[in-house]
Amino acid sequence: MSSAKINAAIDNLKEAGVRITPQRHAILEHLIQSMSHPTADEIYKALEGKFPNMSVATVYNNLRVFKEAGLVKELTYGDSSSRFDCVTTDHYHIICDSCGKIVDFHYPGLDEVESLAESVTGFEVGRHRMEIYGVCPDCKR
Amino acid sequence: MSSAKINAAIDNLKEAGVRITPQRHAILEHLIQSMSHPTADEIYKALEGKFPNMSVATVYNNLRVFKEAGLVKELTYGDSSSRFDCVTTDHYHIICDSCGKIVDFHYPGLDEVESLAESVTGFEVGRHRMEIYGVCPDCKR
DNA sequence: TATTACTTTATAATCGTTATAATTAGTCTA
DNA sequence: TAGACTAATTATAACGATTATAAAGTAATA
Ligand SMILES: [Mn+2]
Ligand SMILES: [Mn+2]
Ligand SMILES: [Zn+2]
Ligand SMILES: [Zn+2]
Repeated sequence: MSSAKINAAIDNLKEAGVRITPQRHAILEHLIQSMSHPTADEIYKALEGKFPNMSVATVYNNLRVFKEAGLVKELTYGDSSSRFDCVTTDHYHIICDSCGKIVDFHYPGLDEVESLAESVTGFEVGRHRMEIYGVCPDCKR
Repeated sequence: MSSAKINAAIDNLKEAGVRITPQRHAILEHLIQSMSHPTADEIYKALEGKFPNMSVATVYNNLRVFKEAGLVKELTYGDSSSRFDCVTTDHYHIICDSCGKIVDFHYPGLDEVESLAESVTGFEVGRHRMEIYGVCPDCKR
């Protein structure tokens, strides 16, 4: 049940001293219930029925607050706008070149790549990023 | 010798029916000789001594032309501007979180990840993207 | 209640990039 | 070589995503 996850997220914020405003609650709820990776603008549009006066800056501001609290991760892409993921456990994404759909995808450890890179380059490795691109089943038709 | 690479690139463009203008030659030369991954603006600034009237649009236009000819690859990042790589053979990058330095890094095939993703998600996989982030030797001090 | 800090809103600004239209420069043909 | 055609460059405006600013509203605190 996603309401449990919402409550957990809210408790998390409260402990960090973040006020739970109606806007914050709604943004968080939308993120968790949508089960997707929405953009700030998608969240903004999804909530404009309930909050006709909400500013898009509020969406951005609060996504930043949630990020700092470790509740969401930002997925950045070169061309278009960032997407936000409320699943913060490690996973990768596979993205459809045709329709843009993003699907979660679990794969254990690319630790090997990290350690090889470390020994070859002398960097102290902190993290990595990986995505796979292709055509989703729907778009293959 | 990088002049050989420049000549090869120019021949490549000529065969594709692309005119070699002084600006194009200079952008290409800078890309190849810099041995780095410059942004469009860095190229623009590097050439403003030689071409005081060159428009930044010319840099972008020609980087697109080179991309379409397969001579350069664009590296996109969420926050900041694209970088351009004239090494088009497969390789990954490791990026310093502290100074932004980008270092090439070779690693054979993440084919396994691709095929697993394919079988798990039903996507038809085309390509993937991976980068490693950390702190470079210079910044470790 | 008065004070204070935080939050939201509306709006302007910023940045990287692309579109537009006018000008310039190559290329081709007579 | 002149004239015609085409492509490339330039200057500038427009764009979209995001951030900054300042004013107004709201909640916590004393
Ligand atoms: Mn995800
Ligand atoms: Mn490279
Ligand atoms: Zn699709
Ligand atoms: Zn560094």
